[in-house]
Amino acid sequence: MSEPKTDPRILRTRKLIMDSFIELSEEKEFKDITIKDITSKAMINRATFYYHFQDIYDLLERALSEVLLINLDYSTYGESELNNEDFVSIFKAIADFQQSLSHRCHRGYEDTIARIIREQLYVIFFKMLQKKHPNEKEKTLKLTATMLSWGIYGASVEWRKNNSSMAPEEFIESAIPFIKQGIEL
Amino acid sequence: MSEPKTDPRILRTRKLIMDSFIELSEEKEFKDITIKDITSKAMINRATFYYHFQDIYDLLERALSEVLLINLDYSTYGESELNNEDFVSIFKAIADFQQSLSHRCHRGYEDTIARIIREQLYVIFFKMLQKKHPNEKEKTLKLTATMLSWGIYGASVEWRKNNSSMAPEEFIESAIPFIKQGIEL
DNA sequence: TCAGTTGTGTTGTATAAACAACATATCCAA
DNA sequence: TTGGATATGTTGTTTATACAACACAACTGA
Repeated sequence: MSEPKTDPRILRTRKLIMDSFIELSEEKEFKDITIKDITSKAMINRATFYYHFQDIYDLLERALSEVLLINLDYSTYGESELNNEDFVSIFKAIADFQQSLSHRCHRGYEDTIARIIREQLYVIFFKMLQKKHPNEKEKTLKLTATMLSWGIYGASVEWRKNNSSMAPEEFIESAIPFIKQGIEL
Repeated sequence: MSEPKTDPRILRTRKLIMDSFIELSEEKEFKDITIKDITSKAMINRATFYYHFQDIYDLLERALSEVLLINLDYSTYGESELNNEDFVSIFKAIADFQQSLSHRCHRGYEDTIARIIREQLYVIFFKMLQKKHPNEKEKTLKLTATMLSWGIYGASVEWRKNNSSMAPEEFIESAIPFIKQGIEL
């Protein structure tokens, strides 16, 4: 028990920053977004940004994990089903997020963003696998999570290449049987 | 010169409060809105509300004047035209505001709200009249502003009685010639 | 009628956020 | 190449906000 209870000001400020960042991402591409842009929109001081985030990549990372968690059904996440709906919603979240991040090509940042996305996916998959297969060796679960994170990310790259001629849900649907085969271990 | 520059936190907090109040007004009627409702939605402490506003009526008052000023074309307001468009936009703002405030009848608060609305209208009309007729006696301008505020408010009551079967713009249009005759002094 | 609940308004103290000033890095055009 | 402009981080001090606790008013239903 005994949660420390975070100060509401902290929650509010982080929310303001994240929301502003998401909105800005829909307006222009990642590399053109400055800290000042974000803090102006959020109506907070630039120095306060650094009180909460190390840099803009830290923000990206946390915004992404936020988006992923929100899109996942919390109860399902807790219950560790890792079923079809989970894959679809994770993929959809990633696809949407990338869509909003990159309105145009942006060389030189893709790698960083890609890494961050994969890391977040990895964390989520690993947790879910741990609950689904509690007796499996950690090494195996980690490897599976790694492969899943790369696989899902790759699928989103592929989807983006076809320029969303298909809904993300529809796109990933066909791949799910193969994924599920893989994770039965 | 020399503006004191208000602390951004103050501006931000007031905005959060006002926005939350406006949103809540669209969900339920005025008498059912508590300070806690507002501050929860705004993610601020209840005590902070009292740092900025005396009570909920003070908030109502300032939210209203905010709404009115935003709906008025700033440049026009500065230039003191007091023309047809001004009347239409003021009436529309009042009508919309009342619409959002009172989703159902709420006895016992109507008088207070009505008074607040008229007071705000009075202030705006008086300022505009002063600029349009700088040489006129103050007493005359005040009386005119009073009559205009009551008149416009009365029109909004009448409009609401017909339950918005007509757009506010259309409704007030027909009355404008008579109003304008009155203010030529 | 009265007790329980809910809302209002206030106060002293702890803390997050604003600010200004600074150093450093990056970029770009002259 | 240089210098001006713009962006990133950092720090010490001031100030707005959170919090907890309180008194009190208004309502409710038993």
